[in-house]
Amino acid sequence: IPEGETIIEYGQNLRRIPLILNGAIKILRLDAMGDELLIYYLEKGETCTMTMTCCMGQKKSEIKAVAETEVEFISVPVEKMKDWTKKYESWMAFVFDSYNNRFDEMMQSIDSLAFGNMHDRLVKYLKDQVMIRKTTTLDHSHQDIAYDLHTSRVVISRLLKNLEREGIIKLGRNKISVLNF
Amino acid sequence: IPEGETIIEYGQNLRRIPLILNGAIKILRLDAMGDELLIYYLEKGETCTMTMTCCMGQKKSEIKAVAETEVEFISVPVEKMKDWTKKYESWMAFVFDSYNNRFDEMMQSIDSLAFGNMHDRLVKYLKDQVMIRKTTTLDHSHQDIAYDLHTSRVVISRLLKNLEREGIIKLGRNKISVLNF
DNA sequence: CACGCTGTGTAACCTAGGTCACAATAGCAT
DNA sequence: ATGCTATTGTGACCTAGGTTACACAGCGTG
Repeated sequence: IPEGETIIEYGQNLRRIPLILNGAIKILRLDAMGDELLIYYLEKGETCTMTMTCCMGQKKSEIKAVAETEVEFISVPVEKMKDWTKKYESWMAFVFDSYNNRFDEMMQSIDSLAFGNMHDRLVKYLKDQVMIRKTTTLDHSHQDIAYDLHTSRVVISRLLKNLEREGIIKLGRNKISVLNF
Repeated sequence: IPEGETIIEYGQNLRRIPLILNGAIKILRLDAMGDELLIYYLEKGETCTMTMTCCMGQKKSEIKAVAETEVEFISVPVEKMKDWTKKYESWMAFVFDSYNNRFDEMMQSIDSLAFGNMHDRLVKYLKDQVMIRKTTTLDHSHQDIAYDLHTSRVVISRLLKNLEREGIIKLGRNKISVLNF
């Protein structure tokens, strides 16, 4: 799947679980007033527990999944998954481990929302991006970032400018070079 | 377990999963600076997926569990749980369903933190308390609430006063009567 | 009753972050 | 080069919520 493509839409019926081989997927959530919030990223070796949860519960998707980079994955039918859980202890361990990781990520989201300020969230966001894209030169506009962090462009511009003054990043048009953390 | 007693401490090793028969348990999370945040409540018929996750992953507890009301539960050894997951499809469904509910709760936490203001969070908190305690007369001090919502007493007093002026609640010393929502 | 403790009400103030407005700039297409 | 559009920088301003400080009201206890 090429970068930017939507993999799962809100309300979609799901019968298959994705296993990511490489690249990254971004998981978004819609709120009551139609705004989106970035929940977490999925990377190589990971699976989407939200999707498992939906499949097992026969519910429609409450999340949207978008290819953050070009991404390759295999998708396992939910019946197979149930089957494997019964048969293979190693698969069961993998499933619970995935839930483990997802809970951790969500805890971190809650942490940063409850305790963190925008500055810290922005720094974490940049770190995550560098990790996922494996490059220190990001091609995001300020508006893109504002959208992901659910704030306004002006605020991001302000904070990015501060980071530049501190010598942590270098700004360009549609370009942010991360110098050192 | 009587009201107010701590059931699980941070860092504790867990080998048993609780199944709540009646009452309610409150699940808290510690952040980097030692502040606590209320994550969700567990009620009758529910189980703590955080504990499952810890057990399966052989990790120490990252949460604290406190009896919000007097609570009765049975605790299942983790080996039994693995066993049942393999043997009984209905148990596996219950486990996944629990994860389902927990994810929903956490999503709601994230929602209210990301999008909600303090006023809405307070109203939700009062609603939850009325539901869990099955009474419309709550015996919380403002400080108690401030602690749970991770804000200051002054802010809670301010907002409660507003709610009283709107005729939604009636305030007394160590007492909040919920009139109508 | 006087004392002290715990809650509560409120005023005054501060800061982060959201909003509006507008200028400046860069890159693209003609 | 001449526009046209998307992006960025900044000043001015507003609001929610956090902080400090202090008065005062219940209520239990010696």
